[in-house]
Amino acid sequence: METTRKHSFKRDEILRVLRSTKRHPDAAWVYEQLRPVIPDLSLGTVYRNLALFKREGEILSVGVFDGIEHFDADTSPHAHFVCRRCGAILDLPALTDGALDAEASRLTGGTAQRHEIVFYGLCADCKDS
Amino acid sequence: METTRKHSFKRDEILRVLRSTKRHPDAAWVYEQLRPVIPDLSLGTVYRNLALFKREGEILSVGVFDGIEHFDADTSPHAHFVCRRCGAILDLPALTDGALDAEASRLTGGTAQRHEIVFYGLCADCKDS
DNA sequence: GTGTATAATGATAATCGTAATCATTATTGT
DNA sequence: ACAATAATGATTACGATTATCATTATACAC
Repeated sequence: METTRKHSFKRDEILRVLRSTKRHPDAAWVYEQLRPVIPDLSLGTVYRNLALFKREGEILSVGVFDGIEHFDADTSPHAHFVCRRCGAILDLPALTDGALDAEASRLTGGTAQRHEIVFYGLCADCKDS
Repeated sequence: METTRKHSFKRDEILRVLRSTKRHPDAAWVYEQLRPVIPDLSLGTVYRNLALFKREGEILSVGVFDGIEHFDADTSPHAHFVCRRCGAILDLPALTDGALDAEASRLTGGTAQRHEIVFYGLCADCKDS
């Protein structure tokens, strides 16, 4: 039996922080943002709610870079660019048509629910240094 | 000063195993494959050489799924499909034209060196069960 | 072949992001 | 208020990966 979700102010705040940034936060960053405002926040709660949001589709995982998972509250279709030098994660437009998941489903015989496109390289700031 | 690489039979074997499979191995799998043949192989050596191959571009990282990094010795452009249920990683054709990195470079002002496209869903075996 | 320099390895311990545990607190509905 | 239980804080546990270091293997000069 699935459990009923109760309201939680801390959870609301975590989601609000996730939605308030153009960055692609990890657990520690979310925690640092909220600690001044919510002194009795636990890092475990951040991890718990990130896992919940991800499971429920309220946020997406961009991927694990250098051992750290990064999230994105913008679930609309778009691609990402990861700088190998400074680690910045930038947004890109979708770049591909919406039929790509259907194409992948047809090719594999399975069901593709979504896809993630990640470019690796040097960002504008890092490419000449 | 960059160091000169010396020949190593164990390194050769690790690369041979990586190239011999259609799977997308992680460190533990490579280790298990070679242990019967090379009893005195260390898991640390596998990790060391995977990192070396990746750094030198001889293999690619497909990504970290469920906390485990998976590699691919096939460096030609193609996409991947990851089954959420059984964890299988399947190959797909390129699906996009080769101009995508140039496009990402132009949009960001940086230099995109490569990209990775990963579909998430249920594979043919898992989708009805 | 012997010797020297040093890259590569095995064994082990350390790291560190994340998940599990459990007693306590907060929320919901009566 | 009260009972039921979801959510949290504090802490510990976990597990993949990386670092350490003494030992071994490779390359190369002589």
